[in-house]
Amino acid sequence: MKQVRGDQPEATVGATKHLRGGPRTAEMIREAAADLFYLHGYEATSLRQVASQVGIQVGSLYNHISGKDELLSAIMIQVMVDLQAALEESIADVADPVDRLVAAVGCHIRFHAERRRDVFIGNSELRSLDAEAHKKVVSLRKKYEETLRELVVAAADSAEGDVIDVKLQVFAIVAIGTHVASWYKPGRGYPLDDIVDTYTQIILRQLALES
Amino acid sequence: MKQVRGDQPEATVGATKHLRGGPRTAEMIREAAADLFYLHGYEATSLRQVASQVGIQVGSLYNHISGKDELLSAIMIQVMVDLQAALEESIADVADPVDRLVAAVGCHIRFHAERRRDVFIGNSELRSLDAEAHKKVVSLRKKYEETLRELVVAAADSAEGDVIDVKLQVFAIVAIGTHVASWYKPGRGYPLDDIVDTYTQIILRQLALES
Amino acid sequence: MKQVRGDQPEATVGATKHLRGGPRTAEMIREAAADLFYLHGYEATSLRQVASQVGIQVGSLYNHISGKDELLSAIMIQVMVDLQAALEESIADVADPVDRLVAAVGCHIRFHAERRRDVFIGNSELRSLDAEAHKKVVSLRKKYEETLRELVVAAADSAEGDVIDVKLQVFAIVAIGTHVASWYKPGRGYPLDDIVDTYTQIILRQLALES
Amino acid sequence: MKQVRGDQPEATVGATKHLRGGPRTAEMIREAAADLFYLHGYEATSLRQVASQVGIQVGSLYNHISGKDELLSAIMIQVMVDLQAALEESIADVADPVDRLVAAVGCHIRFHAERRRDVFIGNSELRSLDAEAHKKVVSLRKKYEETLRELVVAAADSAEGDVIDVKLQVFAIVAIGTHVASWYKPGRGYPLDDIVDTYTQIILRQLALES
DNA sequence: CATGAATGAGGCTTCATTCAT
DNA sequence: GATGAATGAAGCCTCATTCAT
Repeated sequence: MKQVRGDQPEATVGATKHLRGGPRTAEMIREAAADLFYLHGYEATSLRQVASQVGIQVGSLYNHISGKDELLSAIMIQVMVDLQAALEESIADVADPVDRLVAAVGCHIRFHAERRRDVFIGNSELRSLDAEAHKKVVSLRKKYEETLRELVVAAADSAEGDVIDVKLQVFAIVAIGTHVASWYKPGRGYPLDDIVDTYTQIILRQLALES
Repeated sequence: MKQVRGDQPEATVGATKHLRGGPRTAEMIREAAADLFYLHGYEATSLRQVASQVGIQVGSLYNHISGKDELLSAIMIQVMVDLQAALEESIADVADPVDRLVAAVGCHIRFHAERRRDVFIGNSELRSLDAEAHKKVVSLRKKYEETLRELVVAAADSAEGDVIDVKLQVFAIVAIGTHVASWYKPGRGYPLDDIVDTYTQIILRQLALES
Repeated sequence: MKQVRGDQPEATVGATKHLRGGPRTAEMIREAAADLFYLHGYEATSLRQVASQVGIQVGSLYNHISGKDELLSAIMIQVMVDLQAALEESIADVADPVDRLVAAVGCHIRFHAERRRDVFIGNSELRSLDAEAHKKVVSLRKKYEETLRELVVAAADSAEGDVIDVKLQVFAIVAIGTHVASWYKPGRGYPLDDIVDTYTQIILRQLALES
Repeated sequence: MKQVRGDQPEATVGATKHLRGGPRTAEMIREAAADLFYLHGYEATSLRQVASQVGIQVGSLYNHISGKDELLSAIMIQVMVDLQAALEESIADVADPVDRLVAAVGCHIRFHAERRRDVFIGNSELRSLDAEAHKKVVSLRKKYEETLRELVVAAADSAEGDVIDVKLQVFAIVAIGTHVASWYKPGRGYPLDDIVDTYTQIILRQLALES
């Protein structure tokens, strides 16, 4: 099983020296914002905190971003785009429907564990999005669920599984991902591979697909 | 299966005339706060909004509450106390371990659907709690999960089920409840009984307990 | 030398049981207010604190007083009236001009020590008085200083003392009283009689009246 | 006798146009605050008043100060530091013990007259200080009194004066300064030099040091 | 690009006071 | 007389945002 992407360092907060950030300042701002949104929530995070984390003054932020809400929508859209891409990549070279589902579930769990910061923000801050970004994110989530639905149906069809209710069962998969994102800490508790294995097995059982 | 409790009306916001509130004002405040926390989040909700919903002035709130945080912790502690009580009541008169699990899961899903507002707040606003309430809520959640763990193990033991990993499987049950609370709307989509039935079946399958 | 008046208990704050205060409630309120004004100042004292000290609710205060400012002006006027009365009584039966001054100074110091709470309020809160009470208090203070001036002049005249400047020398006497009120604590440090003796001697020296 | 420092203009209140405050805004805020604390007291002064006096919005204050209490403690600590420095400078080049005391008393009175605003605040608002600043100010006052004590004792020793009680006599000197600060108005009543001369003479008499 | 300062809106909370019960 | 609840003004402070330098 391959890595979804290099694991994120845990969000750590503390002022940072600013050394002529150059063109990477925008990226640093986005990272700092994500760390803080993860720790305290969007509403409870002030741009002062973001700026201080990056090592610049509040006013300077506006040389790189258009406003606080842009920071949030960028994070939330990006994580959904990445999630969809990871899902598609994970099944790209797999032919057997059950194997495709297994690959997809593995990717799903793994992504939620490794990108827990962004995924957590994505699941917590929908309310804080402006109308346009909200629409975009909701449509990306629908698309993701639709992809999962197709994989579930195909796997069940091909291997005499039994789908009780596709939508609710896909919801269960989604829910498990979200939940993992809320408690997984690398290096503490279960190794990620074990989590993936266990949940894959459980999800197959939900579809009566395991021996 | 009996009702967990009378279903909540959907949160609706709009000013209300206040006529000699009498001793029920405190309750109205708590309800208004819960509605608003549910809709916009704790941090994004102002006491102005709460007061206006109740039909009083902001300052008057302080005749009934000690501060904004008290509103949140009251809701979050109460919902966990109620959830634990509902769980225990649901299994009180059931003897067979599998039946007990079925009863518990039914109660779990039903509670999360019917009390979705408070449950949703309880799952979203942990970060906003003051230290003391945070500790209390976390301990109540641990206790709830522990109860579920015992039910899962007992059911599997008694009926030749197969527990892959208790903790992760209880997490899956918890996750499903949380997720239901985030999308269920009474009268729209699935009837609650169907949701309960489907998820009960799925959860039994996770334990290899269904034929 | 006789006592100016029974010594006040130190201001102590802490809720008190309210037992049908009867007609003495008004007095309790005034005492509580004086204690609190002394400890925290007029502006920093809330009527809630006063009420709680008395053991009643804020609203109930208004059955006994007309408002917060009345509490202050009552204290400030009363203390000046009492001070003037004490001064006059102290010299009533004394004939020799120097003895009269000695009696007056003794009374002055003693009063400022024993009534330090009210005297301190009187010296700190002039600014907080409403116009009418302010005028009244200022006129009482002028009268008191005028009385002292007469005593000083008479003493110096009768005993070949030397007044450098009546007004400034009376100011010095007043200043010493005020200062004593700010630090004297009964039972700690100097016995009051010693303080009185020392300052009497000093004040006589200021007038070149001591051998 | 040299001037302690250029005399302060009387506190005058009235809105001022604010044009590109530049780096002097912080200083203007401190001045405005001192003027208002002097006139109405710390508790009775609102930051609205301070801001309006400076000609900026309330929120803008926080670009220059950390909070209301900082304004007070800055004033109160500064005045004690300046007072101690003035005292030490006044005696730096004087050898004879009696001359040293005369210089010190002159400086003491003069400082209290010229810096009456800050000195008055320093004597009225001890209660309003936060714990840390309170400790600092109290220790500075102790040090000042200790310096005076040494000067008094040395003068009496060197010239056959008679100290009745050092502590109480130093208190009398302090009290006179405080009192002067409460009534002196430049240009009205006594010229400052006369006040200084009279009180110097009086204080020497207290120590039996004058012919 | 970064900065420091200004803004104006809004946040939570406390207060003195009123008044029906 | 006492009470509890309501009021409206005001308090301190924080925030996102703007903009001249």
